[in-house]
Amino acid sequence: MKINFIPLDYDYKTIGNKTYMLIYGKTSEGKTCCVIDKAVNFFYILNAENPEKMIKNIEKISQVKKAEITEKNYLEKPERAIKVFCEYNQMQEIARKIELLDKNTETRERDINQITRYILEKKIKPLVWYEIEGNIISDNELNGLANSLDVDLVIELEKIKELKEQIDFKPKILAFDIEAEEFEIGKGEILMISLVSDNIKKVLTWKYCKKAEEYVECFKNEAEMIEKFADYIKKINPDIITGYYSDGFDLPYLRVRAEKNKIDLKLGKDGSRILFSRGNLINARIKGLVHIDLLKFIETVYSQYLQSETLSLNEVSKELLGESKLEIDHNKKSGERNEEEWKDFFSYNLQDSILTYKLFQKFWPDFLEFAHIVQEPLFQLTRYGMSHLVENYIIHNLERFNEIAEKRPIHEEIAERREREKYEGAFVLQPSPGLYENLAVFDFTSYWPSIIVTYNLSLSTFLGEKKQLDSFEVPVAGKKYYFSNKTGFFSSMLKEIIILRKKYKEEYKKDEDPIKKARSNAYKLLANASYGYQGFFGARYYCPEASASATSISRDFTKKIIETINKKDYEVIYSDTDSIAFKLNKHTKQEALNFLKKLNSELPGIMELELEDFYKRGIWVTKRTGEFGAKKKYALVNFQDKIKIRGFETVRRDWCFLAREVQNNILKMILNSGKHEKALEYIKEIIKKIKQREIDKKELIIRTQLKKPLAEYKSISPHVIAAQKIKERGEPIDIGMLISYFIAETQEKKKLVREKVKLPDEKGEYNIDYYLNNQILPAVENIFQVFNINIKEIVEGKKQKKLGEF
DNA sequence: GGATAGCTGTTACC
DNA sequence: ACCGGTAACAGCTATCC
Repeated sequence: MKINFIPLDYDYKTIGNKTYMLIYGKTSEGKTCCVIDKAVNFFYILNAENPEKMIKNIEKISQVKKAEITEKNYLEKPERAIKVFCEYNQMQEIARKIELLDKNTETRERDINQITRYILEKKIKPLVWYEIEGNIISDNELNGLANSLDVDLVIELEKIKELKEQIDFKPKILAFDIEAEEFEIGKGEILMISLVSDNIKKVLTWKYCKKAEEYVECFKNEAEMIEKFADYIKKINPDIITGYYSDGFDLPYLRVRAEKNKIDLKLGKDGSRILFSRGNLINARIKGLVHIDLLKFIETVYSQYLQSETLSLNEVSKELLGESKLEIDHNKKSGERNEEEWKDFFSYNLQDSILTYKLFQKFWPDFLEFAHIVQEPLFQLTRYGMSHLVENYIIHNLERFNEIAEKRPIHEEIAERREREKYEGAFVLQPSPGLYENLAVFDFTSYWPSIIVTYNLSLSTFLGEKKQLDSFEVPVAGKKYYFSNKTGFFSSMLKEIIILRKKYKEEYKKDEDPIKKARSNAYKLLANASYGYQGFFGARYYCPEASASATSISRDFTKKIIETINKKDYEVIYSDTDSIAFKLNKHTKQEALNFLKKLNSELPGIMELELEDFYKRGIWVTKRTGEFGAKKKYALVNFQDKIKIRGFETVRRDWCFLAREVQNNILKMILNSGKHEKALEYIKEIIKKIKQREIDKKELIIRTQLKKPLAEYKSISPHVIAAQKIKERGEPIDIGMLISYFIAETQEKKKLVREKVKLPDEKGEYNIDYYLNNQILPAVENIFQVFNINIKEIVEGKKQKKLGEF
């Protein structure tokens, strides 16, 4: 039979002694389908002294299916490699035996997992439509496999062809969220579970059942509720199940409670349980049903574009959907809630799933495009960090270069790499503090990728520290690194990525299709991460020499451009890595643009400078100590009156809201008018209010993230004390939490700030001295210093003046 | 016991 | 541990006299 099929999830099983792939997906008629195919697996042997002879010995090893010589490249060099075919589960043992045959040989690609290998070889890529021909598998074939799978159709693959006309695919989504009595995994009962899918909104519960809303379904106990939850999943039969931090909370919690209630929670389409990975970062996999935890993907791919100060469901929803979580009192135990409060609790629980569902829809184009570009299945893809995304992109594109993949570093290598000294990074120009008018900012487009491409910087093109034929040198830290003139695959791929990014960005400009935006964005992220990837200890294509060369070249370029700009009677004020801010002086904007063109005509390769914007005004301040200008701190206003603030306390979440707000207002006043008088009146007013205790405590809460376990802190800072206090109350403390506190007045004179820490709901008055001298004044004094105004003297100084008068 | 250099820790910029 | 280095800054800690 012939069907149109789109793969969603990949699995493999050993039946008899053969490995079979199980590709779960959908047909164009909306049926769930599992395509069965024999798996492919092999690895390579390099450096064999006599490959022909060695093949004979390899073929004697039991379980080796076939060994052949292939002409491949390994790190650009031609190799006569031996390709050894075997079952995936035999591979490590066979590879070890082969290594014993000849100690000079090395194995490669035995660290490519079965799913990736299959996608590479059979080209059945995730989320791409195929026309598939094959036979329906009968119940008595393959150990009754077909019978054990909970899908509409099980087909053994015979022929496959990518559909020329791809069909729009909208997966069926089920979002869910649980509420439990206790925060600690499995400690308390699960009180309710909400589910949201197309036309379905449900809250399942058992603890409180009086007069609930229509969407609430009540059961006699926790066990029945959990069972019904599993039933609903089966009945709704979604393609994807999604939650927010469901890897780390909802599913682990469900597992423990199911075990406690002696329920076998078999949600996998092959009848398997939820599979939890071991290790630090737990993930929860359900075979045949793609589980996506939105939080993980947002962290790696989206957080850099978000303004939100935390990645909580509430803040992310507010920013991306314009909707919030509902509010309830989390401190109450079940028994303490009245009817109204239970109702609120149910709608709170439902709202979480609604938000998760909507966020999923928002991110769907990104999932889809990353899957197409990186060619890895959704489950894996959504959990990858940036390095994995880059690396998998590379692996799935090596074939065009006939390259054998480099191996993943082993434990010792990683340890060694992590100990390497840092290489010198980018150049940052120390600004002269001041208020400047009429500025322009130029920056290099995709600076790191364009340097890597233009100068061919990568592991396979790195030739060492000695001059060689057809090479060029890069000076790094008193040494010279040589790279090949012949373009390597890393640079080639990166160049393609940059070109594709440009293409889809322009297409998106013409037609604002979210898919095009997602595609352009995926390429952009891959390009930007490729520089960091080469310096990352876990990378297959780790090459700190390439990274160090890239930064060395970057410093040269930036400094040279600065020099050229200054020579033309412009005046460079500031520069950080790839951007240069300068005064136009007597030049017009058009002249600056012409100048930009000229600069570009002299740049090599794909390197390019562009106008970031023209600015009406900009302010740079001194460092807190010393009279030098502070780097990475400035504020600009463009000719559309849009303000851009970088580095100032305004944008730092570990300062109290008042300090941030006041500084923000002052920067705005100064940038908009070019004068300080209004700002000075304003700050005097604020200071007066603080002294008269007219400030709401809410404005004075300081929030700092807890980045490691409490016990590991060598230095006990205020937020550690605050966290201890929370712990003493019996409330949960978790790494990554934002700890809120304020600094209070104390009875006795206490020296350390931490001795004055109080939690937001603790009784106590705010410490006037602290908020004045450690929050508000530090946030504004450097700004006034630009106008030669010493704000501290003005605040305290009136007394001094009076003293002086006598 | 106070001053302070240096360290730890967080958060930003690019 | 899960892409890199540069930088500002607070507040603690060790060390000095």
